Amino acid sequence: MIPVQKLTFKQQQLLVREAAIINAVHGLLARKGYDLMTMDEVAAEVGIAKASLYKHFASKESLAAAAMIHLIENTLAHVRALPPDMPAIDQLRGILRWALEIRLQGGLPMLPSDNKFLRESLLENPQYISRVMDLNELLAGLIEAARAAGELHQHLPVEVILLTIYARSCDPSVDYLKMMDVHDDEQIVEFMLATCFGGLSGMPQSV
Amino acid sequence: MIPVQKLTFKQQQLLVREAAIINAVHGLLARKGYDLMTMDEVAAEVGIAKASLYKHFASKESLAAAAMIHLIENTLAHVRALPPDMPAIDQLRGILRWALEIRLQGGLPMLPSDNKFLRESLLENPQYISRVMDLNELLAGLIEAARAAGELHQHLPVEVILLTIYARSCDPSVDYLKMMDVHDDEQIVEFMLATCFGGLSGMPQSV
DNA sequence: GTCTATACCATGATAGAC
DNA sequence: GTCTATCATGGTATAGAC
Repeated sequence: MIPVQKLTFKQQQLLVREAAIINAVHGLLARKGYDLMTMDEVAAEVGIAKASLYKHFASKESLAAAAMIHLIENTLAHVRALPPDMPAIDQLRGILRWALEIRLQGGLPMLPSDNKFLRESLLENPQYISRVMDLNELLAGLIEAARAAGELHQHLPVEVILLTIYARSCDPSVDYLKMMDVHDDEQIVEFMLATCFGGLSGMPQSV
Repeated sequence: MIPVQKLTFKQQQLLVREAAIINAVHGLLARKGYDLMTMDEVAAEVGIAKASLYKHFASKESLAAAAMIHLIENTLAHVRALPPDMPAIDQLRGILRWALEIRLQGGLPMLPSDNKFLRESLLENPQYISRVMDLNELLAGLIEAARAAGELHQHLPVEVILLTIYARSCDPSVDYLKMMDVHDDEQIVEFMLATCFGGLSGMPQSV
């Protein structure tokens, strides 16, 4: 970590601008997806020339990667900030609720479900992978705790439960339900939580 | 319907070729997705020139639409062929199992989760929509029957259950589980069925 | 490091001969 | 209706001046 006072004004300006770029990318990625997002649009939204973009990020791919890394870091911070004395199952439900609420407000899902190229390039990005592994570890710990407490299915492997929670954060049902416009956002979140944890078959969960 | 004997040899040949085209598109769509599938590839896989492709289908969009319509018709046929005396919940589980097995063997999911453009263009295609509505009606009937039999959550709206089943057929968890390569296809299907109907929280279903 | 202008390429679509 | 050859568009990336 570089001490703050050692940052020149120019360096700070650079960081601010890069933050603005990532912010714009985050919004465009959520609205249009990776393929339909063009570098022209990014430049226009930030208010700089396209060539300047390439001074900050080497490619469209690395730009998207930076945005996804930022997203994972946000998620990590949120998970770490949860009260440790809260029951693990409630923490897990809370994390999914939080992710779904962000997505319904126009944010990105945790799992990159968008584009195969992007997915593969991210899987080769060590920065991204290391953060995803951190998050995986945290969540796996919660899953094991909740399962030990009898709150999760005893015979499902941890990785299946973990993947299921990730997958719910990018579930297309949310888009279609929103499109149908008969339930409000809060109800949609409750439906997703109910179907994810309770399942379709019953188990009288709160809904 | 045109009587078979009225079809000239040329007309039959045309139908065979179009079937071959749709077949190739089906495979490419499943392997690469809509965006990454190019018309050059389609032509190459069928073994005809690209320009010939455009004699059969006006655009890439209409080509994909034809493949998706074909897929829905397959699904409709499968659902209609189910024994009517089977309990509704078993029919629903069987449909999802069937869809997942096809997908694991390299087929397409029922729900077009691939591309926003494609999704929107399909929603404006009356042929596609009418078949989807037929399928929706069939499945909604099964869902209502299963719910009346106490086999499905009483407080979830039919459309939520319907969307959830569709969404499971294109769940990215399947890809990631397959990628991890620690469970075989059959196990993956069972996990998906367990998490879909039983949920993560327990409800001692078969797994 | 920012800009304008442009190279370069992939790809959807078409012309025109046979 | 099939082919070869070509066009047109749009989008990533870069050159070069300031």
